[in-house]
Amino acid sequence: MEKEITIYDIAKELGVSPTTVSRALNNHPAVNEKTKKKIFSAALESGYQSNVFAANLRNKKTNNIGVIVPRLNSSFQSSVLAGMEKVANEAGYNLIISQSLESYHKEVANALTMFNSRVDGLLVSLAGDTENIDHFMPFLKKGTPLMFYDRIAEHSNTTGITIDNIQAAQNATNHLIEQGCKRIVHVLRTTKINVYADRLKGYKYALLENDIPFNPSLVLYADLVEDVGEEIVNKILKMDPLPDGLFVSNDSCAASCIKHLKLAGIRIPEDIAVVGFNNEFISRLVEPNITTVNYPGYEMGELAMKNLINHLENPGDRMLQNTNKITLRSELIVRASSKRK
Amino acid sequence: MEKEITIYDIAKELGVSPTTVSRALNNHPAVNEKTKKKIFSAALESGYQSNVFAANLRNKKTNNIGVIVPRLNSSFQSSVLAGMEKVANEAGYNLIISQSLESYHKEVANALTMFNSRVDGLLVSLAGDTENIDHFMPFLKKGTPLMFYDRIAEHSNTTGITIDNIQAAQNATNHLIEQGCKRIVHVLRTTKINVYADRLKGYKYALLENDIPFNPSLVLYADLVEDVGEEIVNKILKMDPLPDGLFVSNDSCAASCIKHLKLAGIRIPEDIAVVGFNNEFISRLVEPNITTVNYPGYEMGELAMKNLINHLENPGDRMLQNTNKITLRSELIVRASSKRK
DNA sequence: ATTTACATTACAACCGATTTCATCTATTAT
DNA sequence: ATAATAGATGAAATCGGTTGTAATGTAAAT
Repeated sequence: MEKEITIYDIAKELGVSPTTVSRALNNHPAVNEKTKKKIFSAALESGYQSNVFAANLRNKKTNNIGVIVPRLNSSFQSSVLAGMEKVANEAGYNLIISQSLESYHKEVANALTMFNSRVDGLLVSLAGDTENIDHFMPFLKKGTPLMFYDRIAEHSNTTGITIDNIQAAQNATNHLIEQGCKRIVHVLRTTKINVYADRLKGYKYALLENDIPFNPSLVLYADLVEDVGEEIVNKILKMDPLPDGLFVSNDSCAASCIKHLKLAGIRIPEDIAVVGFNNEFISRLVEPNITTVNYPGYEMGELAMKNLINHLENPGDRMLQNTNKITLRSELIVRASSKRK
Repeated sequence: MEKEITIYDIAKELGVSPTTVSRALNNHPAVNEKTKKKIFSAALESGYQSNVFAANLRNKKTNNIGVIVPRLNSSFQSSVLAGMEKVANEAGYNLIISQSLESYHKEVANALTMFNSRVDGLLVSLAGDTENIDHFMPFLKKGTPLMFYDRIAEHSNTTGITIDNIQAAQNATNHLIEQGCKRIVHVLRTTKINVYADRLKGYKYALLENDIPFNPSLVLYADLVEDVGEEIVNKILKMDPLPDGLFVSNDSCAASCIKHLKLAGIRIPEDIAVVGFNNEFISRLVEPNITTVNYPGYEMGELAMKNLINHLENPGDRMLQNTNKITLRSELIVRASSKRK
């Protein structure tokens, strides 16, 4: 390829020093306006492109922000990412994204890669089987801003951003109870993840409030992948008596359950009333439309990124250090799958 | 923060030269095995972290691969990204992702950012209103591998990877005709994008094959966003006579159409048989299940990334230069939404 | 005319890894 | 014994911006 143009070339061409060129291009106040103009137009004309490597080497920052997600191809996660990308892009940061595929080991590897790539900040939604967050310690030790979202590390005095999953689940369950449900099945992934653990709590609180005894056999654990409905419905059909309510921690999965319940001749919501979670697009398409908890993923992404960048650019304020948890509002959206009138 | 450890520190500690440390850490054959061992353990012990900036500056590469997608939060695109991430990660590359939000201007800005970030390679799926690809010229001029996927730039002698959209649409349309459809509506986004232009062609070819005259008023243009079904169905309901087939370029949108058609009392597939596109998860959840074209997004992502990386690591072979188009297999999946027995 | 103040600009030392070329030692061939 | 070769290591230049400090120039003040 052709040789690249450097500030030295421009300096030589104009008979000034590289220092002045560098300062001019960075809009340093100590450079005469006329000189700046001259330098800018020379740079433009020559097709000069700043060498980020050299700048990074001096400045010790990359303008890259890392994100580790459980999976890229998830309705919720991709909304979050979209929100993050928008904010980062507007602020002049690049997004480096990697996925843990719900595996602790991959997450550890990803964290290491991110660390070695020297991202300026890191946003993480934890993998399904992550039990400790030691692999993020290097970031904390080094002072790199680190923030968790959705699936956060509790009891770790790191900053996390979530919705109030307990309250949301409690509302959802209460709603089912109001509709006359007495035997409510709750489907979740694993209590290892705060998100699900909290929802289970909320479910229990609602039962308690309504003097319904908690029955552990009504709590089902399943990978909330899209096709898991059949397996769940099979378990439900074996219950005697049949439950009359179903609260699934994810709309896609709820949709899949509804499909298989209907195949089994069960009427929704008359026989079993169903509530999902996330307010995914799918909740408005299947029949009946699914009652769900609106989880503002896009907004969460925006907010998380705004906070991180704010922290990067105002290292003075100890916001991130002092804030332990940011909670977003969420609300129950009642639709046909649970409304018994 | 504490001072970082450099190869100079290690060199001093062990009484060797930085040269040897650098070579050892890079597993250079000219370094004695014993020396290597010594250096490796000293590096490990001291918590040495290679400074990528310095290495990048010398090597003139970042190990970052850029991806520009129309939207992150799309079922298809996030699958593609998942495939790309997996391959890139395994090969030791990072993914820098940005979204054009279907806007030509944002795409231009993103391309510039990617260029300035000096990504080693770039993968692009074009925005909806992109009409030329001049903004990618700097990459070509510089010799940075560039590859389009799904929404490719035709007639541009750049490399692109797609499915055979013409054939797929032709098969889909033929299938509807076989089911007895005579008045088939086709819904697409815009013929500016190769993907949709090709599908329209395939639709026309199938009609031609079956001696059905092409009726332009049966072609509907719409943003294929998720909630657009109502608008489309309203147009369909105004047609007289009513169409008996519907071929939508996207499952989410097809699902939304089915919902509103059913609300209008139209039976699927008896009154109108429906075919979608992409084989999204949703196609298996709504009722009736949607006949669709299986578009292997994940595999496309894998393949695109494999090709790009292969090119990066074997600059010798002129594969990318010489290959103009890679075509993936896709097939029609017949389900209840179109099967009339 | 001389001093003081301020605005511009330049020098040179970084940042940390890589690599060319030279050097030195130990081994093998003549 | 001497030359030739291979093996291992090091000195120093390089990649291209950035920045503390010194130097220069100019205008205002005395």
